[in-house]
Amino acid sequence: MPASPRGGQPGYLSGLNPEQLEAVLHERGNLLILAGAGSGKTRVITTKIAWLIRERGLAPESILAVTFTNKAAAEMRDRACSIEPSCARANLRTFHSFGAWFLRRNAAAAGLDRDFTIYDDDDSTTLVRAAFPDMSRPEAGKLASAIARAKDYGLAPDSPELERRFAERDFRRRYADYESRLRATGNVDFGDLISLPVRVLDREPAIRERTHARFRVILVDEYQDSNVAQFELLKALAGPEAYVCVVGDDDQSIYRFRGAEVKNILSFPDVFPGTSIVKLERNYRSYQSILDIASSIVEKNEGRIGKTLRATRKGGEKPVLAVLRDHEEEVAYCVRVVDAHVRKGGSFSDVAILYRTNAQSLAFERALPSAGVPYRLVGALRFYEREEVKDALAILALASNRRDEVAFRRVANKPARGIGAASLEAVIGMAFAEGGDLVAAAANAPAKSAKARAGLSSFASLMARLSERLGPGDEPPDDDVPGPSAPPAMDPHAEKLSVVVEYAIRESGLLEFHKGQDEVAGTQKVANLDELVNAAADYPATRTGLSAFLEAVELDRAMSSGDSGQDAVTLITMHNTKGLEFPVVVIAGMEQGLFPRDDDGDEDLEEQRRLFYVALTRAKDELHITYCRRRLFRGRIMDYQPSRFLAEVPKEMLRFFGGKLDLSAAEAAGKWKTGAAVYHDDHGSGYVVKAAPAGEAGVCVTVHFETGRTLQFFPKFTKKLEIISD
DNA sequence: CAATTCGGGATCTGC
DNA sequence: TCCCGAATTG
Repeated sequence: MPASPRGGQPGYLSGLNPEQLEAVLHERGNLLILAGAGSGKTRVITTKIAWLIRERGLAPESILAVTFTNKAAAEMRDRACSIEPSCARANLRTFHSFGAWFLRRNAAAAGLDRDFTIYDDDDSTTLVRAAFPDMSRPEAGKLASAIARAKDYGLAPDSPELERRFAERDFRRRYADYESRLRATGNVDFGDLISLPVRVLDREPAIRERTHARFRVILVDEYQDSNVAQFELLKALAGPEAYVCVVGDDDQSIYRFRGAEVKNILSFPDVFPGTSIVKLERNYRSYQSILDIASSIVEKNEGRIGKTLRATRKGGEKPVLAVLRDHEEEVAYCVRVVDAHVRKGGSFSDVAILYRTNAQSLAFERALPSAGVPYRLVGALRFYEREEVKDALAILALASNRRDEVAFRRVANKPARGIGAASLEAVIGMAFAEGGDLVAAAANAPAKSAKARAGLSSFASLMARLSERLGPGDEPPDDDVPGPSAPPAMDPHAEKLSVVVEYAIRESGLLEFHKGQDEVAGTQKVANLDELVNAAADYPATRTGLSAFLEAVELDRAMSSGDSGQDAVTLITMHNTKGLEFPVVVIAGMEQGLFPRDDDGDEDLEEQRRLFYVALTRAKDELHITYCRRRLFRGRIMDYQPSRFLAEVPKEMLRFFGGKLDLSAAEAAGKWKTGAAVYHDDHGSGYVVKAAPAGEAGVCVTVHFETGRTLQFFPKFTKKLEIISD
């Protein structure tokens, strides 16, 4: 066992506060760490991993640590390795990357080919449309996301509970049809990366025991974002001897809309017996004046455990609420904040402008350059989602797996090869009848026209040449070296995959096609294709290399965009700021109807509050909140009332810029809580269904009465409606 | 089968 | 206002 300084603790433990130390040193039973924003949770997890290896002699391979984002996984890996280099051998991944690793390792048991590729939401929608040709694109998208949600809840097509949550007509049958179509491609969707491992672990005792024997310690970060399926995977992975430690903050759960269950964190101690709980409430990031505002917001939520953040940094000024005429003044105000900061010796990259919707970035993008403020836009249009990138990837995916119907549909006739809808369906139908090989079907299909025949055979020949360049399937990688989701070790003399990718893009005609698009529309498609080629340079030109490359691209979507590292202001949505911090933060667009939206229900409203809480707690030193009286919305100038969230902040916590704010309307909206019992002189008893600020009219309250009628009222103008109880 | 016009809808979005 | 998808037309 590694030595620690005599009579004391190892140096890397010094500097931890008592709660953090308790969390690191805890080792009996299981552990739930409730970690507030900025409380040093990543430090606790990484230190704990290093401590387990160094002081407890645990093999790095027996540790599994999962996060939700690649960024978080990379950071955890870096920080853990800087304390203890052998952490590189621990399994530190995202949930989905772990699922992919597990399924490739146990492909046969899962009924998959080991070269499977992963379908994203868009691909799932394509598959739905293939299964149900009569559906419109939006309908197919809705069904695809309902299916994804069902998988998030761990519900299979034969699950008895399916109807309880998914009331759509015929949902069970459609879900089942989608599943069989998906299985025929040999590929998986994102949900499968979680649910298939659960199934394998349940059904295969040998795999279950091997897995339990391997992972002695399982850690989960951002646990409040886990969904039911991930909870099931955690239970399936944890053997009787395993130590499970989860870290989360119920106040920062902002992904309910895609299946995240705060219940997972609340019921953790019941499911994992002997659980200790440690709360981290010391905040190392922000001044108390910022935390006070954040607390005043999140306190309004009912479904929470309850924590109080205390700042360790003393000082700091009161945050500013800027009341502005319109979105143009908002930009000008932000420029002033940036200038003032830079004049004090700060840099542009210290400042972040946060907003609710991506559309809001436009005003800033237009105005900041002329004001001499460089900016960096985060996460708007992602690299992998671009048309040209998806086209190129589809060719590669088909080369990797010739049963990939989605990829085939995408690129068989792109650029146009004279293969129309009829020919396409004929080829796919034939492939289905003969084991699924679409390339073989394309080569042999009895095409209707000579043109289609020629197109199909040239496409088939392209795929054949690509296959040849990739060579035969080589030996499976040694998966007992878990490593990061890194490229397989590469012989420096081996051909690089980038050569094959370049070949595919050129020979398929996609390069010419998109070059033409660039000239017509002034886009950057060819440059993006070049970037994709570069990204493939780290992989060998083999089937395994290709499959690893496709997985990395699919699972690490933050990939590239190029422009990092320069000194620029960050423009970012509130969702995207999770885990980040900035010395100076501006939260823009605090208008009712924009944030929160008027039609949000109660639970959505609580989630929006948590989102506001996340945004507020990104600020280290300086916080500005802006409200515009008027704003351009879909090309129209509209009047807006202040967000009801502003009324939830005690006024004395804020400095006002541009005049005091009349918050009476927003306050009134807060008073008429959804569900509150009311009495109306003419209509009798009822309850509030909805309360929304309504401009000059104050607040508009929708009431459902015992008589069965639902009516709207403006309390500002009627005295007949009164609140009986909340 | 490809090009053009027309109309509806428009949040956030991990992997 | 603007963008994407579907329908219509050549």
